[in-house]
Amino acid sequence: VSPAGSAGIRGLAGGAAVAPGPGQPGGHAAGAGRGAGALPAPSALTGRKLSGKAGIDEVMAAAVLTSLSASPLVLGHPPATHAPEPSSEVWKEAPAMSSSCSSSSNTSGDWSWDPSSDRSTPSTPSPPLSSHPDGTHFVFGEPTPRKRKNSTKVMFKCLWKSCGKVLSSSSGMQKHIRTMHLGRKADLEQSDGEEDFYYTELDVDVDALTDGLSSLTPVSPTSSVPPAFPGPEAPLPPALPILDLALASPCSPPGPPGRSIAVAPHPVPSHPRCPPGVTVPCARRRPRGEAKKCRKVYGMEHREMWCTACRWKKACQRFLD
DNA sequence: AGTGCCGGGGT
DNA sequence: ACCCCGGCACT
Repeated sequence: VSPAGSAGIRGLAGGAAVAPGPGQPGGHAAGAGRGAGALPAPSALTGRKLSGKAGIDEVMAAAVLTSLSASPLVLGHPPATHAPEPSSEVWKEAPAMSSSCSSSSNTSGDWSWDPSSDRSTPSTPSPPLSSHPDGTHFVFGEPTPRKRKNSTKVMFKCLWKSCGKVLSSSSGMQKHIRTMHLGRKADLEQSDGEEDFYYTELDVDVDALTDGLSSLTPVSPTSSVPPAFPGPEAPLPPALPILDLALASPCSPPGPPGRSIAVAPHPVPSHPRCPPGVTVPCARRRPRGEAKKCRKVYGMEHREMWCTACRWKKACQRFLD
């Protein structure tokens, strides 16, 4: 859009491209994967520096990206610039931690930059929610298509276990969650966005208010595949629950998990291959995820960098899908 | 053809 | 348990 924006993007791309020494013995096959995928130690500095200095750049890039198009691939960029390099440590250190978190934590690291970019889509009349024009769930990369029939109204439903309160404004919902469930002061106006995880946005068909739950899918039907959102070992759900909450299920919400383990109401490991309603396990094998696995990321050489599972030709446990 | 990984083997 | 690999499903 704007020259500044493209500059921001270029900056990011450059940052990613610099580190992997091309063909150097120690250089690792970073070229194979997403650019920064295999950045080893040296790039850690680069990444840090980048995210530090480029607070603005990143925001700009984010702004441009969001306004250009909100494809998941694009949204995946920011994490790719600095998230991957801890791979060698983080992956190893936290194999047991609910595994689904490991990849989504990439994105979680970036939630911080979001609130500041509230003017990312200038054309959108800013909704009550000040943090993000798209409401809650942009995080996982689905653009939440806003276009609907004229007779729909956006409501906000509390996803807290056995609450289900529905409010008409996101700010009200945030306040509700803050006070009711998070035990915070209502007047404390600082919202770290944590509340976002506990409510979802629904388009309520005004004409058919009676069918209640049936209209609870706030996102397009195509968005049922959250990119890189691994369900750990979750067996296929016999059928998809009503709520499409795969996007709203934070494996572990950022912030104090101390009080009340804020479990997502329904961790829905939606399966790409299984159409909703199929009760029979549709495939013997687990469908191939779109995540790049060790082999692809690190290449056949540098096999020693693969996770053990990959080395043993088992299901990759580093890049879960 | 390349990739992911199940199943089955060896140590 | 750890490690390897044939072979197949999938892209």
